[in-house]
Amino acid sequence: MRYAKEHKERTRRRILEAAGPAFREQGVAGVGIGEVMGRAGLTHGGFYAHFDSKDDLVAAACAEGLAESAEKLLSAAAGAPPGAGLRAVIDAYLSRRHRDTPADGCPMPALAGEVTRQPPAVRHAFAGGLEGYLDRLAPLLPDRPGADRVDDALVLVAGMAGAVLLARVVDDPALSDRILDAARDFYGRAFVPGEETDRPDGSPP
Amino acid sequence: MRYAKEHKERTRRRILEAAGPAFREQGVAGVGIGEVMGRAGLTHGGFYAHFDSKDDLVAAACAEGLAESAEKLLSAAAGAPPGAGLRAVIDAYLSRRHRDTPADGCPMPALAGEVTRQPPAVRHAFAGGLEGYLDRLAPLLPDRPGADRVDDALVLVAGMAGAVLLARVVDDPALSDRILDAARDFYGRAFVPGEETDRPDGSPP
DNA sequence: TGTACATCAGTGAACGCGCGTTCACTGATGTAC
DNA sequence: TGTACATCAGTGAACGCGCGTTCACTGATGTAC
Repeated sequence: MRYAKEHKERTRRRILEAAGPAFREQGVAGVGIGEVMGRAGLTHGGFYAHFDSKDDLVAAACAEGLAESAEKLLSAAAGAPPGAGLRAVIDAYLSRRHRDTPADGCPMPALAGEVTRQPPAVRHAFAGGLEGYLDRLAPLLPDRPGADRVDDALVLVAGMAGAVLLARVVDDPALSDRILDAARDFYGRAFVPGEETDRPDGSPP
Repeated sequence: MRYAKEHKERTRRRILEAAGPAFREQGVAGVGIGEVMGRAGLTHGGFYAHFDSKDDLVAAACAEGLAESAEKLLSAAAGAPPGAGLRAVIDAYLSRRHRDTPADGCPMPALAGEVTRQPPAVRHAFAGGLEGYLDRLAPLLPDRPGADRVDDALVLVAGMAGAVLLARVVDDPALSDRILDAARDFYGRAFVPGEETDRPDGSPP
């Protein structure tokens, strides 16, 4: 063997880690093989030694991006004071920073629309990543009487993804902020224990 | 004047009405000028007599599509029994039919992600359409103590758009249905008067 | 009423461009002796 | 330790294709006489 056995594997990872942020920022259609390879410090021709096709890369980048995004949320929850984990997750997801830096963010608001029209293998990878995402997030949700925790996680994730999606498309900064603020408030009241009551001024009970 | 004055205007409308469903179904990047003109019964060369550019068409199709989608929801509300307007809106938006026929549906789950990366004029048209959408929907929402009706409308619209977005991308039909069902249930309890209580079996109070 | 005409909505060939993919090659690498 | 070699990760020219846009044209139309 001419090269260390991990050499090729590391290059593949480098390509994958260049592709994820690029796709999330500029869309799948907006990023060519040449750009991805350039970001990875390579030239376009070598791409097919690591991936079968662009679709293959897109599928891998979706799975990777969703896993990474879920992991980030979990560590935000882990870094919060006891009992404040879910609040930290909601605040992080619905932050201006997340809205303004899609490259570092969740693939759902950035890519789900486009992935709907991708080949089945890409959709399947995305859907698998989404299931993993939910599995990791659901344990953070409280037991609500008459509600299912996974259903709650579905609603929360879909609601937050929709809010970031709309906050990004709106070109009026005030309205964009308002979308995030309203959603942060609303989902806190809906899911975070201790925030259920109607105290608009935030005073303690 | 060689042609009746409304002739050209009607052709423009025909192009616009061919473009909207095509974009929502296949994405902006997935639909060329040739396809739009073909759907309108014309050839591609004539396009630039009616629109300055593809972007110009995309902007017009977004505004038109959002206005049309809001109108559909309002007439669903108007056709419902008294007091059931909001329930009808939620049921229509989160229906399997809406998920399965993006061409006839709301531009938000179908196009918002892509529009985020379009030129400012396109984003502006989309954002304007979104504001009109909210203005029309907000009056259907009840007064909730300590809540703002427009904030509620923002949260509801973003949440429903996110649910349809994820329901479309997921390739497991059971999970896709579950996303819609959970959201329909949740937003009903959150916003529809009379559904606030915790009666999972649906029995009357 | 009938005909010649000016208009302009719509046609279709052509353009330059960037894309995904292929392939003959090159040159850095670890190995064998 | 030093050198010749076999390997294969990475290079870059080339391909076919579809896109948005342009432009010289054509032919259906309502008007003028």
